[in-house]
Amino acid sequence: MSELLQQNYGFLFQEELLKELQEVGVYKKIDANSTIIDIDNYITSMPLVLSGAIKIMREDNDGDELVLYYLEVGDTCAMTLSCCMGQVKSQIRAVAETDVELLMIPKKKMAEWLSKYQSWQEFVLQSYHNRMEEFIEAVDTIAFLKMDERLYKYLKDKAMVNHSEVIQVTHQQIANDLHTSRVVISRLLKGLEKENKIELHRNHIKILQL
Amino acid sequence: MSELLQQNYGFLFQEELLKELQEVGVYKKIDANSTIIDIDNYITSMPLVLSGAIKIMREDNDGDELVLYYLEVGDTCAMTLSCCMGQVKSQIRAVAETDVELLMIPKKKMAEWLSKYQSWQEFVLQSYHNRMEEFIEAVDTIAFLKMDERLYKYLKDKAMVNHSEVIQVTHQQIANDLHTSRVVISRLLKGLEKENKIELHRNHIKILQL
DNA sequence: AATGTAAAGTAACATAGGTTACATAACAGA
DNA sequence: TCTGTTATGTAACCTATGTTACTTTACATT
Repeated sequence: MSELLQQNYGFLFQEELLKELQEVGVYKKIDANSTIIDIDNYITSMPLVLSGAIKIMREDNDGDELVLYYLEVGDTCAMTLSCCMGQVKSQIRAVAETDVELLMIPKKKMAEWLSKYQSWQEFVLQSYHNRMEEFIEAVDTIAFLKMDERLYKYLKDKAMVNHSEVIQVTHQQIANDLHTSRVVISRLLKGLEKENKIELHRNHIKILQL
Repeated sequence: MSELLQQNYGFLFQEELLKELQEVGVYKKIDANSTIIDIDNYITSMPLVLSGAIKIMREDNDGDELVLYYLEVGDTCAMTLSCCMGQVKSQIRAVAETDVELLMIPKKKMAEWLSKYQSWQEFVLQSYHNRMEEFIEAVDTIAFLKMDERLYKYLKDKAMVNHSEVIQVTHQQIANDLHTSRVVISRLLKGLEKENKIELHRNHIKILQL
């Protein structure tokens, strides 16, 4: 664990803070596809991603969901951040996209370090900034792109965070993530295949020209 | 100016910080409908809203735009915040929805106060949190609502920030704000009128049952 | 009052995306 | 190999939204 911490956060934080992180942080290993945080969960600690990727999604009252963005190594969850500050419920769901290793930082320390360590303060603010940018990209995607473009972007993004040009997913799962129906996805996927952008197989899709 | 500052921010900040705000903050009065910040502008100061409301919008490469949310008294712009930190270009456009009074805080002070004043640090983090919530609401709206629902929400939100049940706007302007076409808006407005939710007039709309 | 202009109304049509219903293919396990 | 199950393919249809084209209305200016 301390190697991953050193490797991914070492250049950000000073010695003393890294030591504290190791002391108070709780190491957690999570299997792919399990839910890490759900909507309306109370948040009491903030996760630093040591390895793997996390899918962040939003769900409306009718249970329709939508993928917003992914967290990767070196990221933290800004919603968690602000939930920690304000004792508020989570407004998003976080699901392990791959196997994930986390370092959980207790709420109390998080706030304490903001005053104590300049580098921590910068990290937190930078994280907020990054998450705002992800949100803008998410808005752009759903507001300005047509479904076939969204689909292709989705496939490329997913390939990216999984470090593989083959993604394990069914058409139904894609439809859930993009908040549309399976038939629509099958139709558009077939179109992408005809354009030689992807190869379709049962339970997996290969992205060509990455 | 100092009355507005005291009134809207007095309960947030300690005496000393309020004094500094008055000393270094530059008072700015902006007419309704003028652009305060545009996409790709470099940001060198951060605005505290003293009075009025600001419309925050996003535009894609083809020039299609979309309203994201409004800033009101007591708010600050989180994008500006993070742009200030990182010397980055703005990704959003800010347009005065009403006449607006601002207190512009230079970038340098902003960062300095983060370490110096606990209350400033809390304000900045709270602002980020508020803006994240606005983004989530924006995503919900465009992803999960149909156009007639979005339109009705738009009208109510606009009435809210303008403190008036009559809003001065043409169908074309609404279409631009919602990233759709004028004909669609006229059609849906007519529908809302038939449901007795609004009254249509040339250049203005009255919202009933607020 | 006559006229010009921008706003709003509306019909007719085009298209993307959602829905239903069913057929076929891939794979797992007996 | 046979069989059941899940994934995928696909046609036919439906609906919301976008587009084009034109008319009518409100209002300001002369």
